[in-house]
Amino acid sequence: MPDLPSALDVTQRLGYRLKRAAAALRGAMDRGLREHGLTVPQYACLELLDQQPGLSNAELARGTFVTRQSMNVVLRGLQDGGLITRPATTEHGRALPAHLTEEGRRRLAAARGVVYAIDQRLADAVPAERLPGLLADLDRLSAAFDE
Amino acid sequence: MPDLPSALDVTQRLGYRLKRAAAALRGAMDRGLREHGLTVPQYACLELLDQQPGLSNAELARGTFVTRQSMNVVLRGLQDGGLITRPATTEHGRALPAHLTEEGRRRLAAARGVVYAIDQRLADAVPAERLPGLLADLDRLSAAFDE
DNA sequence: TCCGGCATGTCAGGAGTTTGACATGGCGGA
DNA sequence: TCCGCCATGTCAAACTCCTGACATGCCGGA
Repeated sequence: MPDLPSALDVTQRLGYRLKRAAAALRGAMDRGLREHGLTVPQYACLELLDQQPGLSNAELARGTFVTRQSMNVVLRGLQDGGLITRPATTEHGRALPAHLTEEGRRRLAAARGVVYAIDQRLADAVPAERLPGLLADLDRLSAAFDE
Repeated sequence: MPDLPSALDVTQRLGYRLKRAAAALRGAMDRGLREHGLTVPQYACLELLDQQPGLSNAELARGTFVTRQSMNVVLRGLQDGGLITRPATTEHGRALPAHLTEEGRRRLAAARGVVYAIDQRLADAVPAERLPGLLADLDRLSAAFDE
């Protein structure tokens, strides 16, 4: 594919660069987690539940940037696999708090290695002194569409 | 969802920030392009073909970060919609060069407005003097997994 | 010359995700 | 109190995308 050094080149736009970086990350995550029998949303779900036990389906969905419906499927899969538990009913409200099982904690611990390595590889790719600024800029991009 | 100011907080990791920013962008693109009856891959495909007419299926797939198979579906849709043309056969090799039709150029021109606005909104979200550095850092992240 | 490797386009199957819709359960103002 | 509003969990259907696989067509070294 020939280079096209135009001022209007799509590849010069911020959105394109962001998408490309995210695609690279997603690919690395998919490959790394497959060895542990987990998908990216499943891992994200486990990680969130480890840090904040008792999160509901909707809260997990927001935390992993998918819809409630998608997270529902993910939770069902994790539940069938015995990685999490969720009460069938609740006394107050409708939100069902999810918790990791012992097996869930084990699987999460096993998968963390590859994910941490990927994150470290990302961090190592940018000059150390630029990292805090990069994190702040990414936050600004995330908030750009919050109204 | 309560805050958790831990050093190991998932939300502090580079990968999480990147994913969140990309999710925000993807959502804005989806919403904006839906008004024009286009999906994100479809738009990306049209934009690439406008700048580099004659790209093949595989080249377009690499340029938009999807598989050849997915791009094949996208191209078929665009072809059925009369936005692009592709020869049924070729004299040399197997790659089939795709080109925009007049209608394709019109639809692309119409959709560009919202996409450019989104990109501008992104660019406006970061301090102007930081933008070049941010673009460079995103490139470094993309290249982090190229080996 | 020939053959192995490589890239391309395509088909089939399945997994994941989304949109749309509905019923249930708090919450707060009228 | 009551009723509208919002959030939640869930179902159904459609769509998108991926993995796996196969056949075709160049290109290189043996």
